[in-house]
Amino acid sequence: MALSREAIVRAASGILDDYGLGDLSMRRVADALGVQAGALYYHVPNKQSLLAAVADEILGGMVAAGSLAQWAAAYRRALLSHRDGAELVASSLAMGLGEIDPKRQAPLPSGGDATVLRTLEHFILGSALQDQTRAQLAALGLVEGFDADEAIGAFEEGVATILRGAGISIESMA
Amino acid sequence: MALSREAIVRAASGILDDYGLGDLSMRRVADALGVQAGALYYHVPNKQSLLAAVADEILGGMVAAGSLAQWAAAYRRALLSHRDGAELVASSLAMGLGEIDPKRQAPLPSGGDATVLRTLEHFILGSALQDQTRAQLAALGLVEGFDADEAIGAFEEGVATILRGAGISIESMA
DNA sequence: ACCTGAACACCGTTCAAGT
DNA sequence: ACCTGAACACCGTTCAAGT
Repeated sequence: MALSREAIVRAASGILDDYGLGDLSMRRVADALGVQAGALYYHVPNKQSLLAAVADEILGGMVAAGSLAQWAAAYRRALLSHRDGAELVASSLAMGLGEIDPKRQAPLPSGGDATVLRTLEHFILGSALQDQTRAQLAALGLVEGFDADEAIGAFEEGVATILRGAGISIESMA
Repeated sequence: MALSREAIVRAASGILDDYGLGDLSMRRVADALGVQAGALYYHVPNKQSLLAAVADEILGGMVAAGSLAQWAAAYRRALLSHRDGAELVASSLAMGLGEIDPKRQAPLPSGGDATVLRTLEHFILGSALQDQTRAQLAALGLVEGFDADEAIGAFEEGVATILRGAGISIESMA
């Protein structure tokens, strides 16, 4: 099997899930593919763009939503579905790398102001960043008492607050 | 002048401002102090705790606020007042390192729900993370057209939306 | 065209040895 | 007690050389 960009992204994604962003190095990706690190640079310009491709894969797993509240929930789930996903996506989005912008799939009510999407997105990213870090620390026993249900509740309350403040009716979270 | 924890934190803070988080290494801090890298470990347990101390310094620069809207603005200003400050503080807070919690200084109206503080904080961190990254990329000419006033406007609108949604009256931003 | 091997300029952290 | 020097096990990236 010849090396390819897709294979490299897939291998990187696997290392992310198994070992985390801190251990996701070009050398480790190369090892997983049975190849020298330098070979990767024939298919990918640098590590940053590889990470952006992994971030795109994470965001590509978002399911379509019928309401803004559902969209927010799907966004959060996508971020939390891969180890360190929130951190990776937040940085990829901030740098403007990557092809996928979740705000484009958001079901903004007709006549709605698009600013609410940015407010929601910042809350979602900040919230997921915090929750994911804490959940991972708790899983390692380095901090006690992270309650996942409580985190979801606080998240939904935050989303509801923002939608209420923007004058958007809150549909069921189905 | 003998090496000390305070001197190390100060040197790290200077390197952060001058070269950014990516170039803030233990070896560089040691160089700035005219000392070997290993010497730092006599005063600081590891890099993570040094970064947390720098994050505390950043948050320590927050001015007192009379309203939640002012508190949010002061929080944002503190994050943006040092290079990569938002990224550094976000990760320090998520890991639960550091001594300073900005939410403790927040003037929550009597009878107000503390959940709004978490919602506000996540928005502030997510928003500052994005704005600071973009501003720094624009300063390097790697991206065009970052409008700082527009970013402030969007931030204040987001804060206003959250406060409105939480049923808190919005005082003047003085 | 695609990959290896080796190098360059770095990392965080540890630790014997010196003072 | 405090610091040096050197090492260990790594990094991202480049590039001549091979096929």
